[in-house]
Amino acid sequence: MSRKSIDEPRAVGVHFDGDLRRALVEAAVVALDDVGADNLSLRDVARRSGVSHAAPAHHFGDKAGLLTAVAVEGFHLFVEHLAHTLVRNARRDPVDQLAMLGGAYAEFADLHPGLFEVMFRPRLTRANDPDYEAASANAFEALRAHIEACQRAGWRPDADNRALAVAAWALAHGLSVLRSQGSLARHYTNDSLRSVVKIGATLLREPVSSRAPDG
Amino acid sequence: MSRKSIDEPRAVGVHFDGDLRRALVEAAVVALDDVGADNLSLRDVARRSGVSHAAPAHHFGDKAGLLTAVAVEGFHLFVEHLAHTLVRNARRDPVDQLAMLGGAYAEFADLHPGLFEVMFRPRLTRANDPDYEAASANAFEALRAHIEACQRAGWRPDADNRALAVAAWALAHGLSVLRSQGSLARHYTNDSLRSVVKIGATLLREPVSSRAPDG
DNA sequence: TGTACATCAGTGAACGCGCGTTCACTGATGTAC
DNA sequence: TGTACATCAGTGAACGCGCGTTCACTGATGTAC
Repeated sequence: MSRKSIDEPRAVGVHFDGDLRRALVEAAVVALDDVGADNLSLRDVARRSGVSHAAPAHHFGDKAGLLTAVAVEGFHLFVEHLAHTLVRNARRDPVDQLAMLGGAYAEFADLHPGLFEVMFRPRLTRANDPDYEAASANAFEALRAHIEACQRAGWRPDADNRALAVAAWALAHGLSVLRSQGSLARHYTNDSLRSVVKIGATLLREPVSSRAPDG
Repeated sequence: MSRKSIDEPRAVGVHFDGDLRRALVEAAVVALDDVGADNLSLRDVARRSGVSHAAPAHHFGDKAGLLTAVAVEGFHLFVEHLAHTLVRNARRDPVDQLAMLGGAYAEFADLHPGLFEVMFRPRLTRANDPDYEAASANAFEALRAHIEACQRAGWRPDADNRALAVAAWALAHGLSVLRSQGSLARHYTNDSLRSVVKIGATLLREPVSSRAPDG
């Protein structure tokens, strides 16, 4: 009996122990960072999860279904990552924190390049999926709210809140994408995270001189 | 004889009239914007050019070779597009022009979404190719030089020139990417080009209030 | 406690697909003599 | 003007590949009685 319980291979047809859906999503996250969004296949994910290649279809319908669940998970991890950054820097002033959020953004893209790609390429996913929409909106809202805090603290109080949020988002996103593709390093030797944060802060905070007369 | 010259189909084995290499690149540019970088195949490009599917290999070796040539062409078109923008706005002050360059950047991403993608995803190409490096460096240099002009005109004269260039680049790139993926529209209703330029200008130029005391 | 039945997660074989790449070839063109 | 030869762009058949999806199935589990 003991021998049997030790040697017994995973029996054919036996149900996956626990939550295969979750296991597949997690395997996909790992696979994405391994092989990149372009090379991810359902069959690879199934392989990594130790199930037959047809199993994912049961839970997600098709590839877009899996990627949608993956993107949702990605946004959760992402928001968590940003929140941790705020907690770690709770005593700083909001604009400093904003710069650090930018750094955390780029850091996340570093840690999870494939996942990051899936999150921000809605064509790979079912972009109308309510969970996806909620997760994505949740991330934006966190940023927007923080910008509001910055404005309350005196940073560009008269600018449109959402426009500022979009601008800050774009700045962080652009730095992250260019950095993770290696494009930044091509033209800017010091593309470390620290340096990138500093670059962002330049635009956020550097005092603006009076405009030169035109012509 | 006249009949013959009119009806004569492209004879088997006849050399392509003129420059097949160039024709293939141009077909690829069109195909990219049609089907996206992910779905581009050598066979499709060959089909569009009216040659056998093995023909591209002759000129580019492999897929990465074709995409590299495509990216180079993309950077040329890109720089041309930006230069036209400057010419059309020659009488404006440099910082206004900078904002318009940002708009032109996003506009290019709009016009050529697939091409844009290939240009900025060096993993698809042979990123060490000297032509690619030169074309990419040329684009960055144009931006950097314009930033220098802005600084000479009194805009953030004390900031590091390359850091400013990287920041402006990232801002424009982020806006363009998010917009072309449809992510921006998800959280910001008015994602027109004009609106995006304004958003960029917000960060570039909006006066900064004095910092609020911390806590 | 036992039986009959429904549910459903996962299997594994099979499908058709388009792809990138290889390769022996054809035939047009240019060059040397 | 004619002949022999080298070059080389493009052909078309063939290859092996991994893929997403479908589908009849198996067998474990839960439920009703």
